[in-house]
Amino acid sequence: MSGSSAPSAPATKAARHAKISGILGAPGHPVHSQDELADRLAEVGVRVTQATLSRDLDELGAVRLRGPDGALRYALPPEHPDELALPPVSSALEEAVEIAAVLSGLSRGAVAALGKVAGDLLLSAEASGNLVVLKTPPGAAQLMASMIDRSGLNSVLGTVAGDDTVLVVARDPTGGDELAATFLRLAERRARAAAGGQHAQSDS
Amino acid sequence: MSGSSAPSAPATKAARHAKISGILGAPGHPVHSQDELADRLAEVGVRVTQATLSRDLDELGAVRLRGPDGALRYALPPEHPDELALPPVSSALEEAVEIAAVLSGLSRGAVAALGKVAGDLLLSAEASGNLVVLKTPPGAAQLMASMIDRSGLNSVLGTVAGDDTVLVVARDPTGGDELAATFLRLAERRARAAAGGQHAQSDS
DNA sequence: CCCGCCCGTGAATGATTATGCATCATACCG
DNA sequence: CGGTATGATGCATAATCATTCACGGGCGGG
Repeated sequence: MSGSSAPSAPATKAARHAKISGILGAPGHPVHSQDELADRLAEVGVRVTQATLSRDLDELGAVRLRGPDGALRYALPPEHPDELALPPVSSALEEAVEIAAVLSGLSRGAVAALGKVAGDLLLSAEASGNLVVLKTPPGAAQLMASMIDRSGLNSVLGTVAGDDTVLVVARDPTGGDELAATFLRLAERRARAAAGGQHAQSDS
Repeated sequence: MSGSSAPSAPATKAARHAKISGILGAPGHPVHSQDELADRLAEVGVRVTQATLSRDLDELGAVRLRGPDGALRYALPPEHPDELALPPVSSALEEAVEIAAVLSGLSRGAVAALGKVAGDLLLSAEASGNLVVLKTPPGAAQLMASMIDRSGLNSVLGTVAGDDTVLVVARDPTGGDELAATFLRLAERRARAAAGGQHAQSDS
């Protein structure tokens, strides 16, 4: 309680920083805001305001990120192997792959499936002449090309995929633009659909 | 030109995330606030509000920290290519991003780097229509393609690389020859920033 | 063909953080 | 020893962000 516990540490900035590091590094009791941190420090005899903590956290290089519990919290940079794991994002890609796998044999819903994966994987689509260049996240080009092939779009002559780029050859010598537009439309329309109907909880 | 060129990327969350990753990953243009990011995205045709960006940055795991310039900025955590396959740094959006970057004259370094690499890796460059086929030593095609992507040459629509061959698609349906010549020039005169000889309109 | 569910988004707003300014303590110097 | 420079801090407030609310659109089921 209040009373008089002799301070075990000097009321210096350095000492406070050390305590902050300790608190942030200690698992099981995440700090969600600077005010909360102020309270915690008060418990160990250090009384400062939020403004000071804002500066302290700045100087310590602390960052605010979303923890596993879904709440925001403060964490220190990779000097404390404790926490600070980055909640990567999403399995959106994985899910897309999953969908692709499931539908790999189909031919009828192939276009629909293409739309679904496109929603997650298609980053851009541009044309030149009879060619369309599609950009995807790294590593997803092969999948994308595969999906296009299976879709059986007869306006597509064929595809070639690298790591993050798919080259689509249109049948019509001047059909590049139109085909590119088709892909974009497909991606946008299906994007919401994929999120809407499918197993929810894609990203985050 | 300009006016209202058709969007090259779908208006999907995935595509937007990719662009954001590219913007945050691009050096020289630190993003200091979500509003600023909104402006930046608007420049490449994506218009969303701060609220949406708050959610996006959350989902991307971006953090706000103080940069070398002393100002706060957003940054993406180093992705672990291990189990994560997402849009960390896709050269895809580099395209769009570069457009904005070029407006401030930034990608010169990348072009110069391309020239340097080309000097060692480019064995031949031939064109046909809007295509350019580049030959490299075995295994170097991916690197070469990557460098081209990063160079931000806006006369390049995209690249697809195999093991020792890179297929480059020119934006101009008849620009293959010119583009091939550009690559050859770059390879021969590495030092020279033969940045494709294009100066973007510097107004914004 | 209609209905309800769900996602993505914008607008508005509450929550949280960053910072200008003034104060106070301490170190420094002549 | 008085004066001044430097750093730290609180206070108040602007700046910025996260979240709630409501809506529109698309899909799957009946």
